[in-house]
Amino acid sequence: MTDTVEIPGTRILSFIERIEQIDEELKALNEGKKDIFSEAKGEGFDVKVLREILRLRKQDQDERDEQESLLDIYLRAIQTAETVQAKAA
Amino acid sequence: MTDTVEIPGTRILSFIERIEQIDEELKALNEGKKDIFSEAKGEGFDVKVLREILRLRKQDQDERDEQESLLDIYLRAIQTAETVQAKAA
Amino acid sequence: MTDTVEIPGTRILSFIERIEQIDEELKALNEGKKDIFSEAKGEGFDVKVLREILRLRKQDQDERDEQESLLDIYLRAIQTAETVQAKAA
Amino acid sequence: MTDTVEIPGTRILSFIERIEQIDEELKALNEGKKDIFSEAKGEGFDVKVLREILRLRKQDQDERDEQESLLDIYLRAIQTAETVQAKAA
DNA sequence: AACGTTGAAATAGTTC
DNA sequence: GAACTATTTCAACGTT
Repeated sequence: MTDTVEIPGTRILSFIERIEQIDEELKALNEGKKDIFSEAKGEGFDVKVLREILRLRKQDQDERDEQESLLDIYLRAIQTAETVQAKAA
Repeated sequence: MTDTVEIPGTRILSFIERIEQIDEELKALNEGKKDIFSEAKGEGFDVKVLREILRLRKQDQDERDEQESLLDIYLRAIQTAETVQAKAA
Repeated sequence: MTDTVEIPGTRILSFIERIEQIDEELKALNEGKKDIFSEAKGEGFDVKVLREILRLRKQDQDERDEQESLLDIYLRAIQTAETVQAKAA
Repeated sequence: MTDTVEIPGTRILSFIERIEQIDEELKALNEGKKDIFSEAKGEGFDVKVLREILRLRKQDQDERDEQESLLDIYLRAIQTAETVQAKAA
């Protein structure tokens, strides 16, 4: 009789706990990242530069999907604009 | 071939240069701040204490602003109430 | 000419790749979360409410952690007091 | 008599107010920046990409001073490492 | 699907 | 040069 009330509760709890499980794993991974950066820093590497490299490589990756990034388009556009300005000067 | 040639480079460049202009002014102002602190330090004042004073005065100001926004909320609430009453009448 | 050739590229690359590996796992987990929410939604549950529950449980957990750290502080304080007493004796 | 007490107070206040004046100008400039980004966004430009361009141009500027950035050095190092790995494969 | 809002991550600046 | 603070940036979320 009361199944229609009870069961959803366990179902909800199941979703909640699955999410919480994932959140814990996310947290652990993020701490792992921190540790790696700390380790690199401890060996004298510049963490900010490492982050920059990661960003660049990620961009390259994204571009392979989209053929051409917005950044490229914008850069080419202002390149053209600057050239025009230079000639006019 | 592509639409990308349509991107108005001069417009982008204009935004970029306006921001860079502001950034330079920000930089100049921040150097001005440093100079003032140096000057104060040179006259024997404790820079850390000066910063604390600034922080406190800023807090006071923020609280005053906060109060005002609360006031706004109340005033608006009254305004709404009056409008409702007017319609009901 | 420059010292730059000395930079251990393989070491840098190792750090970079370890981070990228973690980033991929993070991405996968986040997609997993989305899937779970979608699944819940598909069964008629209100995702917004689920998020709220997660938020509340996280708050409770944080408060419990907070309490524990307070406990740590007290315990350490007692520890210190005992050490001082021991030396005085 | 009390000059040695009084005068520093006005002197301190002078420093405080000069700083606060600058802080206001900083705030105004920062709001100006926000407005420009909003304006650009309103015209359909991607603010994040604009930020990226600003970052790149700033980097270029910095590099002109330092001849070669750490980023370049690291990139060359991992380039070498990757080449070695590729050959070994 | 654009918008502002929020909360977390990163950066810069300051202090010790 | 390491930790802490404050500001800035970024991504996710809900809203319209």
